[in-house]
Amino acid sequence: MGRQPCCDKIGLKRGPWTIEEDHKLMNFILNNGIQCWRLVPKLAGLMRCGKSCRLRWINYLRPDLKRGALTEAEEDMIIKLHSQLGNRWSKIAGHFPGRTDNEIKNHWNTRIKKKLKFLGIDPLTHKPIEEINNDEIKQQVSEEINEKVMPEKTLEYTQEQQNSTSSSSINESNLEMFQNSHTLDMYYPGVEDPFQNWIASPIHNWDLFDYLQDNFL
DNA sequence: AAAAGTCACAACCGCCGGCTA
DNA sequence: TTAGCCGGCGGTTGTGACTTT
Repeated sequence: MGRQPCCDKIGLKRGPWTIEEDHKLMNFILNNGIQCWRLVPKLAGLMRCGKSCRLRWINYLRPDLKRGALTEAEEDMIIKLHSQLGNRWSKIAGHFPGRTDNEIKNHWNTRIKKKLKFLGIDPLTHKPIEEINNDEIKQQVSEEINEKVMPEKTLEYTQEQQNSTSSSSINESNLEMFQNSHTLDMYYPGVEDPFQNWIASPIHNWDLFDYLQDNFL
């Protein structure tokens, strides 16, 4: 017969992790390391399944995680790697020490896909959308991006679009517009430094690790 | 001021290949 | 040999924060 199941799922806690659970998991792993995820929750005193503990550690608690928004250079690298590897997020994440596959996947789905569509590039094939020859969809995408991602540019772009006669000039103007406005402020308007805000939040305070070492280790 | 809509991301689900009892 | 677990992966969903109406 095979091994024992990793968890029976009965009576196990689900949903967002509490600070107390994070403390327990961190404390256990930093003291004992990881031998078997199935045993981690039991030994750490957590009502979670091993899989959930593994995910929490890898995506959130690992001390070597790189925090903060992905840079433009990182985004460009992700796009390049995605064109070669497709949706192999773990392979892509392997090129970014301290970044997780989940983080890169989320960033792709929420930001980069929109960025590529805005530039007239199909995020699946990495080919120009005009090659797909569907101007109607392209029009919808441009409108959607202007409204949702760059609302301050909507009027300006609409006027440009009306003046434009060639479909390729839409992409060129998009590219220029994007290059001129692609700053952190575009995504986090009014926030001086979202990374610093994130660090300063009580849940994400990395003084926690010093605290843990001082008080638990 | 409150309801509705939107967004970002943490967490879960289910599948797969490799491993093991 | 093989049934079934483990760890890893990618897709999807849930939820809290924020924005718009």
